[in-house]
Amino acid sequence: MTSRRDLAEMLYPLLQSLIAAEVPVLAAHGVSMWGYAVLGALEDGSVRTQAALAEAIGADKTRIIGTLDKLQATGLITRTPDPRDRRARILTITDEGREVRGSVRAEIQAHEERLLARLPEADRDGFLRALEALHRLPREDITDRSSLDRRPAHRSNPA
Amino acid sequence: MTSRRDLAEMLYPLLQSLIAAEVPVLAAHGVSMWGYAVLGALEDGSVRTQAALAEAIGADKTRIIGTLDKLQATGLITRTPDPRDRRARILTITDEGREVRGSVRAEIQAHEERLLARLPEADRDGFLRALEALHRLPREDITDRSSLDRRPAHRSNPA
DNA sequence: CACATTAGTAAGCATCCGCATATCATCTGC
DNA sequence: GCAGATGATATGCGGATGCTTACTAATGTG
Repeated sequence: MTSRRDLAEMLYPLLQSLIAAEVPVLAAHGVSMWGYAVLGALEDGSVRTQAALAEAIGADKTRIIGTLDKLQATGLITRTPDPRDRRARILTITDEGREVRGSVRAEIQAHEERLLARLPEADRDGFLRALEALHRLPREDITDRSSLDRRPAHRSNPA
Repeated sequence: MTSRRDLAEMLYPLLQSLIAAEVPVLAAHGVSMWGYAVLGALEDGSVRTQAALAEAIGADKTRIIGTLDKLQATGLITRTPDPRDRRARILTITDEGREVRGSVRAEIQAHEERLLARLPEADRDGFLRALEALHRLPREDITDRSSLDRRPAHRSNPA
């Protein structure tokens, strides 16, 4: 058994192709890939500071500054000093930012839906559920070779 | 509907984590990521020349040369001029190459199995089937926005 | 035989990435 | 109030990537 291909071997070209499809959409709306990721992280409000943002989107905190500068200059986000800790900058997505994010997202997901429509429904549903479950896993759970903990990736049992 | 995340948003960190898990294994066996991909492409014998190889693994043909040099120097592949077209080099994986490829692959897939074991079986099966189907699609089918053709990704109906 | 084409190779360039370092302002603990 | 830690920022290094150009050897075409 296990005569299948490695996951990365299949995921890599898939991701490449998806990104290639996204790039023109992003360019048409004047945002970069990182910019789009930033808007996404800010949209749900779970991220406030830049350090938290970098952590959330898996980017280097020194590398997102230019992205934030541009987003701010375009009026898609605001960066205001935290009155409680004036070292930190509170990041907020503006209405225009939400609008851009929504437009890009709609186009990207419409494209993805057309792609997913080519899969059998059962596989498609399983694919999305599995992907979401894997996405929720902390990075170390995937990276570490000592997967001694066999907690299911779905329905995590807290505590 | 479609309140889900973008595919790339979920695939990107997943791939990053998988690669991070693979790197130590590859290093332990003295092959690079591209080297491993080359061995994989050569293993099934569908690729003979360097140009075909570059095409197969989605790499630049000028960039794989160093990889091939190293694989050849390590004795994992052979590069012999094609007697019928002495411009071309016939690539062959050696027994030792097969062995290294097999070892690395076993380790990587064992790790992947442990990861996939955390998913519900139905989702896992659908995930793998969908991934394989998407992997079989030609790149343009994913990239192009004009997905006028709605052929299912599974059971392709040839002509 | 002259010409265009192709496979492999080498080299250069612009970009991006992760990582490390340094600076400055600010906060926190003692 | 001072020392140490922290957030944001700027900068530079090394590595990898995609893209382009150029050169060679060999093939094929007229």
